[in-house]
Amino acid sequence: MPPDAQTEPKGTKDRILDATAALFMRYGYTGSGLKQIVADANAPFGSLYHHFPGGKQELGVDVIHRSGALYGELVMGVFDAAPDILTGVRDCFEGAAAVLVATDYADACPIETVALEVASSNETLRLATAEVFESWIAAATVRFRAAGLDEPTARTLSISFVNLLEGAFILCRAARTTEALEASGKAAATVVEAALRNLA
Amino acid sequence: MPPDAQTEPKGTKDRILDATAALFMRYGYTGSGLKQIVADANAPFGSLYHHFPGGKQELGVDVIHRSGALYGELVMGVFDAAPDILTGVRDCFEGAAAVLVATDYADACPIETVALEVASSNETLRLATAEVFESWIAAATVRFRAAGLDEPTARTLSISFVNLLEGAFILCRAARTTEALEASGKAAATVVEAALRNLA
DNA sequence: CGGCCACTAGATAGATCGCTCTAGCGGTAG
DNA sequence: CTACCGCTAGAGCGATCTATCTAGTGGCCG
Repeated sequence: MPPDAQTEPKGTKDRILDATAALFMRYGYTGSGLKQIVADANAPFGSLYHHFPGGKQELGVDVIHRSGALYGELVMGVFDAAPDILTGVRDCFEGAAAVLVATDYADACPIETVALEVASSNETLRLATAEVFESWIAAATVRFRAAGLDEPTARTLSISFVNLLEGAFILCRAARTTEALEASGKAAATVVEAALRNLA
Repeated sequence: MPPDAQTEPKGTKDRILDATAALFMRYGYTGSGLKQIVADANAPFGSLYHHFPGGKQELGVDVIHRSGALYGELVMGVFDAAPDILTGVRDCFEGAAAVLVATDYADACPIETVALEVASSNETLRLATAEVFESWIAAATVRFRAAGLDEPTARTLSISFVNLLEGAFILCRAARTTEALEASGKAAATVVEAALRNLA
């Protein structure tokens, strides 16, 4: 594909994926109707089942993987741009808070609402969300290992990082405040500092 | 009503509230149909709109407040039963993990799925969830203050505690593992220890 | 007893759900 | 040209959603 591919008009399939991702973030899986998806995507209904013969579930799996990978890269990009790992952690929470405010508390984690909805009702989608979370944990673990921490510590730290982010999103969106993200940011910094101090 | 009312067979309204709470936990707000609620509650459909004239939304508000208060008391009960606050924090995460395993990863937080679903779609329900979270934070803040911490530190710690719990629930239910709750428990213990150390 | 009220009971309306179906368009190959 | 195929286009199906409506029941009070 050419390097300026993103300036060309997007195909129907991509528009459907984008629209679904946006709706999932705000209204979840059950709350997003196929009719509204194709309307938002400016796509005919028939195209949906042409590109996703498996219906809503197949579309859901694709969106979970796509949005999950994208969001993971976004967060890890912030991580890697920082001069040190502690600053990187702090920047992630600050950046998340900024996005939340800018989008009127709509754009948080692209898959957390869906993950909770399907955890006890749809095994296929549950697995997809589990894979995404695991990929994020793995990506973060690599960073913490690079900072000199051993594998189990790095993994535990990575999981706590994700937990603090996801949990804060819930409280922030409910209260329409960034207070929870700020608290999580401080907590994350504290646990990372403690782990680094144990190195010395 | 007699003092032993809770041993008598529950009324229709209570059965509806209980059934709805159970369904909300597993399938969320949108995923729980009124037909299934009355079926699970062994209640006639007409009774639902007699006891909750405001329909699904009024039922939702009541369930959020009721389940929220109940769960807050449950967690704070674990907190208070511990010899010290650090043990109390650890016990909460261990207890949550035990419940999760015992219920096949279904019973986590009674309102988190609903909170995410309604955050951008139903202002009335969003406010109800925000009130519940705030009541939990306030209850935890009282405990941390009692341990000698100042108000802002106690509040930040309380929010982080809730964040770590809620975030871990997402990952645990997605992965069907208690690993995330264990990581959150360690992180919570670390931040509480750090705060207490700053006292001395 | 008759009248009232809280509650039970469920049929049904009207909208929306996910999904299937057929028809048609536009570019390419033979 | 015709034949084909990927894709667009949307009508319409049965099921299910929330909500309303009427009717019936049982206990309490005058």
